[in-house]
Amino acid sequence: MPDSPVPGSLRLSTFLPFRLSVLSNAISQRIAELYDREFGLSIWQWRAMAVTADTPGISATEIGQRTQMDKVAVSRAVAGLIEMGYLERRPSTDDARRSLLFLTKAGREVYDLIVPLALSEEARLVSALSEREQAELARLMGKLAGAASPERELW
Amino acid sequence: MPDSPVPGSLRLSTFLPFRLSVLSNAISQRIAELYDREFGLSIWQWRAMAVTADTPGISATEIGQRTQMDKVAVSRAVAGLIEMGYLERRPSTDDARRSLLFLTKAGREVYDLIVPLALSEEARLVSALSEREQAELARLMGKLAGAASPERELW
DNA sequence: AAAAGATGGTTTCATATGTAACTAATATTG
DNA sequence: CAATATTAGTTACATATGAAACCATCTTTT
Repeated sequence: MPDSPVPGSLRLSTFLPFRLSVLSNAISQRIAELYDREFGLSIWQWRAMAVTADTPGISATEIGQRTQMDKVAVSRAVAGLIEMGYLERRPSTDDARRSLLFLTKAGREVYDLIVPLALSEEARLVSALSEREQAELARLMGKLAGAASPERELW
Repeated sequence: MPDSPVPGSLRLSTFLPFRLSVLSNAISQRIAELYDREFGLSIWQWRAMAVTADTPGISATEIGQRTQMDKVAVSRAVAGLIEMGYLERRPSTDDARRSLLFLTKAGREVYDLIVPLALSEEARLVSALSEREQAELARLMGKLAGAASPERELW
């Protein structure tokens, strides 16, 4: 049990924000390879695609809320996806500022290819934990999220 | 227990990589305010400072290993800290490529101010969890880190 | 001990990202 | 129903970040 060599100091390797950040980055990195290398999608594009697949006709603002992306990031991700032919934008009939977003056929095909890859990589990761541990982790993360962002719901 | 409205899709809000990323960002954000707003330090600078406080005479490469920063980020963080007068660089006697890094008096003073703030914010966060839960979370994160990066040790 | 390779660290350049300003449309107020 | 404020989304600009090239030194090979 190694103590800090210098008194009054903070050991980064046991500091929760640091550990979380490193862990999260390591995992995101791995998953990102799946859709970046194979399909040229950024993490933001992947997230926008995922919520659009989940909720066809979603608006850009809603995408932002669901993914915790700011509106500029959403705008750029959506623009990229449209350019790649994966997303289609249709004007909203009841609000001309808004547009409704849908996956194109090509987009749906790509999405359908990515999902099993992403899920199996996730499964591979959490397979280091038992069922009980997985549930426990999810629960603890939820509590932590509540403490970290009492204002807005994180998910 | 709401299922996906669309079959064959992946619900982002229950996808571990996404949840971890959002949680980690929310927490880092909060902590970053402590040293950014008050002392003008970036997260990279804060991390470099922390490991230098922990291990005086550390080299830039070692900082990179301990903080998971790439060498460019380390170089920039260190340069910034030196410019602010918080870090001092001394040439290594046995290897002229390397330099040894130390906190200056001013750097130590800032560090000593930040540590209790950071620790108390961490404490505030994890106070949402019981002692047992905190230990469990740390343990689960460790297992996950092993699965995510078997190659290099994360901490 | 010269040549080739590896290592520590910085600089350059191209891209990503965030903030603020902006446009267009809708909602609210007097 | 005009004036004002708000909202949806994009654009512009300034800064952050990462990959690769680079320089200096050290290590290894022959």
